[in-house]
Amino acid sequence: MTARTPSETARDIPEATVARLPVYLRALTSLSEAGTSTCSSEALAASAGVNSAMLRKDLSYLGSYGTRGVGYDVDYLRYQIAREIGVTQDWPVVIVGIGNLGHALANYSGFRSRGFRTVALLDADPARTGETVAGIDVRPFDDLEGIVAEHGVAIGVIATPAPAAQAVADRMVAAGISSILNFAASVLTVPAGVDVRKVDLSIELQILAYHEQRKAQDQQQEETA
Amino acid sequence: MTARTPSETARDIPEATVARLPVYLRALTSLSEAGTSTCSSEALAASAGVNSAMLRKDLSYLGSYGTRGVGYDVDYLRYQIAREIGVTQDWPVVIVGIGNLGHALANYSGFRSRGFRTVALLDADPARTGETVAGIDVRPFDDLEGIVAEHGVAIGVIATPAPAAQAVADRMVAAGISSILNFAASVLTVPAGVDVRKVDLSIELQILAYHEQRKAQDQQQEETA
DNA sequence: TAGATTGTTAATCGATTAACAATC
DNA sequence: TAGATTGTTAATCGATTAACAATC
Repeated sequence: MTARTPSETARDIPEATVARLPVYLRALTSLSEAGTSTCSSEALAASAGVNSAMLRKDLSYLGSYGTRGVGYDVDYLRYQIAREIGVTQDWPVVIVGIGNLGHALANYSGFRSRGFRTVALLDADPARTGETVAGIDVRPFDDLEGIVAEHGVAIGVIATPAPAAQAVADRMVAAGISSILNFAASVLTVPAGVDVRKVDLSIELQILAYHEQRKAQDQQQEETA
Repeated sequence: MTARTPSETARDIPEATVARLPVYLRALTSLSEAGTSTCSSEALAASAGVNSAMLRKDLSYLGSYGTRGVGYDVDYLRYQIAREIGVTQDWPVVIVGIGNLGHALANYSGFRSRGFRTVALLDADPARTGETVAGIDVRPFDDLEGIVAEHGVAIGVIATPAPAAQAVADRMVAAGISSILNFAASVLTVPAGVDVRKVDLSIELQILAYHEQRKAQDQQQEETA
């Protein structure tokens, strides 16, 4: 909650837009790999799964990177978005909790190719430390502070069981981590200035179940009507 | 886009509220397991990580399940929310793509305990079929239609590499699945009436990276100021 | 009755969309 | 110049929040 100078405010991008920038980035990468050098907002929006007015509005927060009558230069726009997100260089990341999900995350190639480098895998269970996953040694959770300091880690991933997650988050924050991606099924409490994002698989399924149930109800109504 | 009768409209719940109901459900389950029989909107909101005005507004869409001056009966409210979401009985689910992530999903105990039952694991790679994961045999992808018909599967999970995802979604939809949880890094095109939710690990990290970069910039500004 | 807490209203805030002037 | 497409404005829509009357 620091006061911002006008020049800072100018760079403020709405949260909903921030969440879509990575989607545009991915769409531009596909277009670039397919050999497309220029695209319209209409084409890019289609490939990102949004409407073109929203895409143009979103891009307008970054600056004016298109050419009227022509469209956008794919590689140029791609670079501008990557720069805005901050993934033109790699972010070191630690993953804590190397169970089934931690294994999958460690092996996930999408991190590496999209601006993230897993510098350590940590687990509190001595039975797991010493194991090698995706070419990285699993180390004791107590190594956290040393690793964060050594690599300047700002982002941590929690893939532990729910009961352990808050304690892990507390240690992460104390060690200097200020962004956490939480896969554990628990609500984390963190100090102001620390960002937490939560990915919850069963919540996603429950949202689908709600809509699925509604569809079934609507169908029944139609039949009775 | 079916026209709705007034009685249907009355049951319409805003999308943002739907997304929070599973969070309340989980908080209520914790409270119940901890032996709490009654709680205020203030206490429940704290445990779900939202503000209490929003919680009460959300619950008001379901009905009037609290008692003024007293609060909510934990188990009663828990049941009402579960019923509204549609997880008072189990939903059969198929998972397609049994790589690292598919393994983790198959082993994820949170599905089972929260209203979902994995009835089949499918993979197109013959080298993987025959394997047993979490006590379930991995079967050929071509068994999809038979399994969907046999178990009345409405919800499918895609954990394949990105290039395969659209084809898998098409087959799922043709087989009768109308809700898809997509872990693949690609935008799916589906007919109206089919719901897709997307979980994208690297997008979540990129959103954190953006805010992390902003924090660093703000700090620099402070130092120069 | 006094204190507590819900359910709802109204105000505010933020996000989406359509439309179009600017301009290549 | 004519056609295409951006960047921006203004209108609409939906979500959040504060405040409080209703009521246990």
